[in-house]
Amino acid sequence: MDHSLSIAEENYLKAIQKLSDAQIHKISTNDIANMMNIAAPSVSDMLKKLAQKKMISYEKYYGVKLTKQGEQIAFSLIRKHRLWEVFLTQKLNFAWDEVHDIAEQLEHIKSDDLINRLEKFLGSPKYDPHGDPIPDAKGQIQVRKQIQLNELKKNEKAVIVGVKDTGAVFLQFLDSIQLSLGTKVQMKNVIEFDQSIIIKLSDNRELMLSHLVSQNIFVSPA
Amino acid sequence: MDHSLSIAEENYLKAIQKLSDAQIHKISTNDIANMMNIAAPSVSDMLKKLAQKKMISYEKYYGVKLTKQGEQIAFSLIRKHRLWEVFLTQKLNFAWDEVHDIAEQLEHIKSDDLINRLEKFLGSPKYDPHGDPIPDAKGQIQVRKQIQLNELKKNEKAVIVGVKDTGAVFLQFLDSIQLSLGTKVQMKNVIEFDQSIIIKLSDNRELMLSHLVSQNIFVSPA
DNA sequence: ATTTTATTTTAGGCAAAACTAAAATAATAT
DNA sequence: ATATTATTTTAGTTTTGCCTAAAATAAAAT
Repeated sequence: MDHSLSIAEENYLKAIQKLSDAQIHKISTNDIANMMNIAAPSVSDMLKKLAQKKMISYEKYYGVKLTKQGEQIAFSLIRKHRLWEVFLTQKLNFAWDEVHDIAEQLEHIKSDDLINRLEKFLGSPKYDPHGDPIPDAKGQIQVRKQIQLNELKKNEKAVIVGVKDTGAVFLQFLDSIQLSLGTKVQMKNVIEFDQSIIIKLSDNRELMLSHLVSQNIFVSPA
Repeated sequence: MDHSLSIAEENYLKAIQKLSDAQIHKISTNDIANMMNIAAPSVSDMLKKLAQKKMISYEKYYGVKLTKQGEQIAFSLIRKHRLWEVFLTQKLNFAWDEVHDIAEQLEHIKSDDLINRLEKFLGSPKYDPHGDPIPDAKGQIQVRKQIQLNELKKNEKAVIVGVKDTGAVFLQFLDSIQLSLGTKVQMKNVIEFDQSIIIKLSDNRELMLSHLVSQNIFVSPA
């Protein structure tokens, strides 16, 4: 009964999980095809297979949802991905914008023993280099109270704890303006015209950020 | 010109390399099929493909040999495999009989940057947990003067530096009689009847080993 | 309520990497 | 020198995971 999945199958589960996070409703074939950059018929094929393996519940034409089992596997992939990202940054000194592709490969290495030892070796970190929470061995995720930077009230202070967009372009932009996880910020102003914001940093520097940028930064009350 | 090979192709190159190490002559289709536990026609197919990619020189019916390029890739795979084995034992506390299968997966992760950083992180080790030498970034292998344990002359002293058979069964057997890399031994006697040997350890313990066992242990003069 | 548009599925193909059975070639033995 | 045996290759299938084109279904627009 060892439902060992192929790398392709695993990637579908991860994509469906990611979409479930962002949407309340069932996930459509096209959603998955767009996310994975493949053609819709390929997705239809795979959904049939994953339904047979009880990884998803699938009503033809009406979208899919992960089963308990499918969710379990998706979380274990996310766990592996994020732990490897911590390894790459903490131990091998990779920058936070360089780790995604390598972790994408490493997450498919099959060995529970390996990943549990890796976790211990890393000191059981709770968050990855982008501030995303790391599920524990049972798939449980620690949730943290966090809001988007643009949601701060005037003069409210907070700490940057995560980013929504984890693409290299956005991360390198944050590097260039010296914002990183742990940076303390204070909301100074929301520009009425286009919702740009002005924040103040601990070195008294003031910074103007577009609405889009501010939406992609997560903060926790300081 | 990025000749990125599939995992299957990489495994063929590794198998051919391993066979080249053990044989002087060209490698036959059957040799490869036996080593990889697959049918001969599958090998024939793949050899055609690898020849097209200039990874091997291949004369139909007369066996194969790695090209410079193919050898380069084979060595880089061996380098990755052995560095990951060091990581697993040194950092994650795996035993030397537990690392092979996981390293077999890790060796196919594609990133030169990753493996070079890993090497640095591990302190540029020269040997893996079984005493096999680790090729450097250019594919150069450090050769060490070593002989089989059974070749020691009477009363000669030496240190165990490697094993030929790296299977879990043999390694666990060595564990059970408390022989490991670094153990100092002295040859006491070669039994005429069946070439069994008697060695003396630093704690004065005397141990009798079969010819086959002694052939699978590499030593260097102390 | 029916037509138009968009989405999803089915049908049919392709490439990779394995397989078995049969044919071709080489090696060996008479 | 020819026949037998062993090895290797070719031919034809299978499975996985993708594709395009066409058909089926659902959603929307009139």
